[in-house]
Amino acid sequence: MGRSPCCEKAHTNKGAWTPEEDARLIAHTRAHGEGGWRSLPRAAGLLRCGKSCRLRWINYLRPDVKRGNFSEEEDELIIKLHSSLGSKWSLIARRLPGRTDNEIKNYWNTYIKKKLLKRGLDHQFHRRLCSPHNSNTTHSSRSAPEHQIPAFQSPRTPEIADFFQYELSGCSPIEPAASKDEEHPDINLDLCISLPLHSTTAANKASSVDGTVDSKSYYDHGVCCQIGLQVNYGGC
DNA sequence: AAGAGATTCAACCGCGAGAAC
DNA sequence: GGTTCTCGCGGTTGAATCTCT
Repeated sequence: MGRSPCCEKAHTNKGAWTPEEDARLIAHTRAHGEGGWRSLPRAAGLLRCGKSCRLRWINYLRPDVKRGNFSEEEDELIIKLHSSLGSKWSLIARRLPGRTDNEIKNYWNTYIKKKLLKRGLDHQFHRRLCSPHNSNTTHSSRSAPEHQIPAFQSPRTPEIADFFQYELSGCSPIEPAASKDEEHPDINLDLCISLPLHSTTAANKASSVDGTVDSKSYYDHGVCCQIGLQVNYGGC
């Protein structure tokens, strides 16, 4: 048995969207609002899968989508957020107004990975590579054996304090690297989390059994878990 | 100028989670 | 409480474009 297909594949278009299809989707979404993706294609007269419509709207047609190059500040913010959240592109995108998860994911894979490697940092774990010839640390996630994955892989870390020490140094505790000032003396990357004083129950709810905190849970429960980041240039 | 290889990025796929029934 | 439906997410693909030789 299994899951029923999300749409009638035989009667759906695939591939690049035409201007006519875009216009239909925009008109329908303006008239009826976002959502109801499953029934939208038929209602809007589109021969598309509902998932395809949703993706097209969210990534390209939504009026608040920001197109164009990423700024240096956005670069640094993405790197920082990736180091704490991992490949949670949707969470990262929520902190970059106008950017979509797909766009950030593509940008990461095409540009930031290389940028980090240029700096001598592992793009996956944000730790300093031992040497440019150390193939272990440059393996992609597909080829890296489980036992080679360092302790800090997931955003959930056993010790919050250690987590932030790690974060601010930008490298593995075992293998201390130059301070951030040495690499980017003009950038002030101050990372802080502030928990709402009045939301202890929700905070408890969002804590896992072992006492670590799931940032997504905070977000989803409407609790304000703020990761504040300052990217300052010119010593401001 | 042309072909090959590399890069980019829009779109697709499969799965998990939560809601609805 | 179990099943089905819907949405959203992350990983992957492949056509288009760019760069190199």
